[in-house]
Amino acid sequence: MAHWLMKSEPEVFGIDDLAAGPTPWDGVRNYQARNWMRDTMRVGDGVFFYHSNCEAPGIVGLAEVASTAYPDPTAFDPEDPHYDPKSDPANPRWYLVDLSYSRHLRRNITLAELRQYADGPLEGLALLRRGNRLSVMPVTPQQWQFILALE
DNA sequence: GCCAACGTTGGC
DNA sequence: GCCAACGTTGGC
Repeated sequence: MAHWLMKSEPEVFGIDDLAAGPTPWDGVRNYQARNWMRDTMRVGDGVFFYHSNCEAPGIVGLAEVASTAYPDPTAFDPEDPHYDPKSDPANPRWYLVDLSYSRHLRRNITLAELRQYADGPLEGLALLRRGNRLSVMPVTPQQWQFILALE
């Protein structure tokens, strides 16, 4: 079972929105993020749900991968802000998985706090790399356990 | 709101 | 295939 961290802007789609029901994680337009969703994610994988671009960025909840990958329908919809005319339904460029809510963390484990361990237990965590912009990234089992224990 | 870092695009 | 220009991300 693999583990992941996925970012979302709380003003667009936050943990409370996720709690309302399983959600197609559409709109990802980054190849590396896509590859992980399409090629590596499996149903039941654990996900840290991270709030970005907000007052206190950090991990606020847990989610689960709820489907294998399938083509992102928003790429085919000219009315959608994530429309990509280069994604051909016969050969889709963008994929997504469904995410389901597991629970809120009892507190926000902030980016600032995680950074304290950047040279220790969380060394190599993509989130902590300078200039990181990935919205979907892997978390090792050791990192997963360590972060959960901070709660 | 600022701006550094990054990925993508497109001219050549 | 290079690389400058551009748009986006996301912390602060």
